[in-house]
Amino acid sequence: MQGAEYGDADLKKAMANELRQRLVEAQKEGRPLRVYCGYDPRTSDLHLGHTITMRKLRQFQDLGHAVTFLVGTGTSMVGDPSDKDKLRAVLTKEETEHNARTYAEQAYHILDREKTSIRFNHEWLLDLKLADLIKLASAFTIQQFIQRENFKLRWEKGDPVYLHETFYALMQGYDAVAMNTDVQVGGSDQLFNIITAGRKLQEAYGQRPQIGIIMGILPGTDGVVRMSKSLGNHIPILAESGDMYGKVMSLPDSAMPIYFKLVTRYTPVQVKAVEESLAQATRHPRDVKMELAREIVSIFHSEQAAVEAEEQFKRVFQARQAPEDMPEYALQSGQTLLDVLMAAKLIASKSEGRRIVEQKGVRLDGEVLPDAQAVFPHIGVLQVGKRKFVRVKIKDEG
RNA sequence: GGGCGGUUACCCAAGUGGCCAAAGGGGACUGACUGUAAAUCAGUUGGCAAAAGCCUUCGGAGGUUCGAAUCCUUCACCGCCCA
Repeated sequence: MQGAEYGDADLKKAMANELRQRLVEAQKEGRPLRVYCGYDPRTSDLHLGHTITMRKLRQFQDLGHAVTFLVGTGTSMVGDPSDKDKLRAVLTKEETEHNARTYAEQAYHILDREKTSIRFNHEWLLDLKLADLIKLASAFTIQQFIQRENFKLRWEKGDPVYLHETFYALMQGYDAVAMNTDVQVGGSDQLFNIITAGRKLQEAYGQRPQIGIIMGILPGTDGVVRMSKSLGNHIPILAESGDMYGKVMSLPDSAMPIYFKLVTRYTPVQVKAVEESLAQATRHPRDVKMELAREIVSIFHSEQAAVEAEEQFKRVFQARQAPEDMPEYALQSGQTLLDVLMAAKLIASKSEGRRIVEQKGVRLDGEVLPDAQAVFPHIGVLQVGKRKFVRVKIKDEG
């Protein structure tokens, strides 16, 4: 179970045992295991952090089990109230279904399209009656919830803990009941929802409790805090190849091992080899990171795209040359440098433009341009900072 | 229902009449350096302006004052505690 992370050796052992047993049973019954993982449809795009559980699902698929990609259309109504600045996005059915399709498309970079069934948990959650809810709730004590670390911390800090946040676990637990699942995969933040809520409710409904497979959490591009779109440290699955490559390269060295472990297709043996080469400094960390970036781009784009992204990266950041493709801007006569920067959308305001020019951040064909106010000198490649390039041309040309 | 507190720039957060376009941190941006868009170091971080300066911003509206993020009135939203 590469990448599994229970934070508790006993639990890990228990889960491994149960999984083994369940596999034997299922084989006797001649059925595949029912495996699922849920995804919140409120954010529009998935990122590398989501792919960890998908990769695990994929392994089950490859072994012939029945995998469900569950879209949390019902649970998303509760959501995580820690995003207070966001409006309660009440998504229409059309919007959620649209998101779900987009999701699935993104997920198929990892999952096998033919073998994945997509379900929406509003199908069963929104039909629950009050009496059902009471039954669900009666399987738990307030104490169990107060014990949870994230509630506990907030409680102690005097921060609010909303009643409906407790529903989230119940709803997620009921998913397992509704689908009568054998295995649920999730991140370690889902430990309670999977192990406590899911298993308890299944027992309450006379089902065999599911086995939880708890995966490690991927840190974001800062290398420390978990990857999340709202923290802005994410690498979207849909990022274009050059951007994806660059984002991986911007990871701190310390994050490389966990990325190899959780995101790549490498086997445990290969991961170990990489870790050792880093620990013993037998390979240059930059080369290792480039290998990582290449692998990740290959997963979501292609080998070809990865090679191209790497060439581009070398060219722009190592050799400090202009990229081959860049946007173009048609120069109009009499425009100052500031006008051009503004019109080509390289800066957000003129003040910002002045500042950057003062800081020697603007170059034309490699020469620093010192005066924001001067008339634009000649056509060529205009560069702002290290990453922004525009080819400035005469108006009618091309 | 009662008591108390809060709403400040991209985010967190200080500021309780003038020295406030507003401390500090994070993030972001620029430069130097290099192994890279990492790390480190330096700088920048509301808008307009060449500049002096002007304008907009401290939840909304109104008021007091020569002068308000700071005081008053009112509205909205949020939170904690007690019941």
